[in-house]
Amino acid sequence: MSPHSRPIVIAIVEDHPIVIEGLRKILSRDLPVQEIVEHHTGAGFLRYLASNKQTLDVVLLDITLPDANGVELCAEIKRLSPGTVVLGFSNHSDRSLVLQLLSQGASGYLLKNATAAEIIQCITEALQGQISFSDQIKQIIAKPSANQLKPIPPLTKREKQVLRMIADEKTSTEISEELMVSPFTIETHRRNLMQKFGAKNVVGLIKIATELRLL
Amino acid sequence: MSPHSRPIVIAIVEDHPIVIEGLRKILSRDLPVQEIVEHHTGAGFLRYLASNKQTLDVVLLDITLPDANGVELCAEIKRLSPGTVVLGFSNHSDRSLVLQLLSQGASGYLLKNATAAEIIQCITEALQGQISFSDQIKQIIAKPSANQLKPIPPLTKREKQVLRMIADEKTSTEISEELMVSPFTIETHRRNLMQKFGAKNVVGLIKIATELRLL
DNA sequence: CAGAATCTAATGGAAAACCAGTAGAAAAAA
DNA sequence: TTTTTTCTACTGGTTTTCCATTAGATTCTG
Repeated sequence: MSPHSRPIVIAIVEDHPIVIEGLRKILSRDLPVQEIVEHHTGAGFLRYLASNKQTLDVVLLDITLPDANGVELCAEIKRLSPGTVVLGFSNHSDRSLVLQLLSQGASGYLLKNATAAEIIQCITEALQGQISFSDQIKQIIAKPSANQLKPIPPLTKREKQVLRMIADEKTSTEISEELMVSPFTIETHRRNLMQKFGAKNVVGLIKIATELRLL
Repeated sequence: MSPHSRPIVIAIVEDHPIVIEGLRKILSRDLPVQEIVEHHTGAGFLRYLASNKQTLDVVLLDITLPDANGVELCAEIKRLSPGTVVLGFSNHSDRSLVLQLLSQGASGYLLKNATAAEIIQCITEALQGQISFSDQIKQIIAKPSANQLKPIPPLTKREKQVLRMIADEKTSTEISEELMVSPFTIETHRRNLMQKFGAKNVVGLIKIATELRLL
């Protein structure tokens, strides 16, 4: 498993041609690579992986592919080929996303703005069995800054429904009529929502819900 | 001005090392380049431009730099060096953003997922004096989907300031105290803002402002 | 089935937002 | 220097949101 024991095989799963070119250059220059495989879709890569489990050492996995969810794809890769090292690779510096990916068996995470040195180091460390991150990600993991620490509060079905209607600029009365319940009920939902989100008023509610992509 | 009259000088203003590597490779392979300059910050590039207006043919400008607003940077570039062709280059496929950039003198716009061929074609066409886009952007420009058509209402300085404070969950009274004016004044600003945005209440205000990236 | 979670509803009151209009002072643009 | 825009401020409202708390009914789950 040592990175110098034999030339390594790397897969790039990524749909940005420029990024692929850049990675190819850096990897072939600074690592003892035997082969660099590239795939532009999750589905295509999984097909490839099925018949190449034995030989593939590392995957650089863009977690925002057009055809697949990165986290699920990672899980699938590790299920098919537990020996392959998966490194997340994306623009999103989302703490929870990184942790989700790790929980699915990834060995690390690189931001796309990482330097060549960071990428090489990350791959090398991951091949040695370590968990490894690019510098910015290290900071985000270590020091969870305010806006990244907030866990997604668990909302009930009704609350999600009401939240969406609030976001549609409806008043509590309008919502209550549409849902055929008392306006008091909606007021209660509204307050519970704000409490769960830690918002001071609707403005905070909408902002946070937007951030968490709940709308 | 013909692209084949002489080797061209290209600047890449971009902070992702991998993307820079990829671009360098593609550009030097497929275009008659004399020189590829790279800058990682808007400020640094402007300093370079000041003493190299004459020679610089094209700028590939990442509009999401850490230190600068892409649209304003574009305007500044065209002011300093009207002869330099500016091409926007980013992940954002925002119709209004593209149009804003064009209105500031840009000659085109490329998405980062563009192929090598698209990039080369775009640069070539732009050098010939045309406006040019990568394929996905062409579609977005041509077929403005509902949510991308709304024009940015012109806000006054004070209105922007108040809008930001509303988005910070502050009440009119709090804002009025902070700005040392009457709460009535803030109420008026608030109403004018909603009117300009065509919003029914603050919720709409915040949603639209978020969409338009005014926060 | 029993306990937990969710949805429902209410009281009663305070604060904030929203509405329509008016209008003077200050600053910016023509 | 006019003209226009922006910022300011007010009257006198109505509507809506926000707060604290309680509690029955229903639905889900161990």
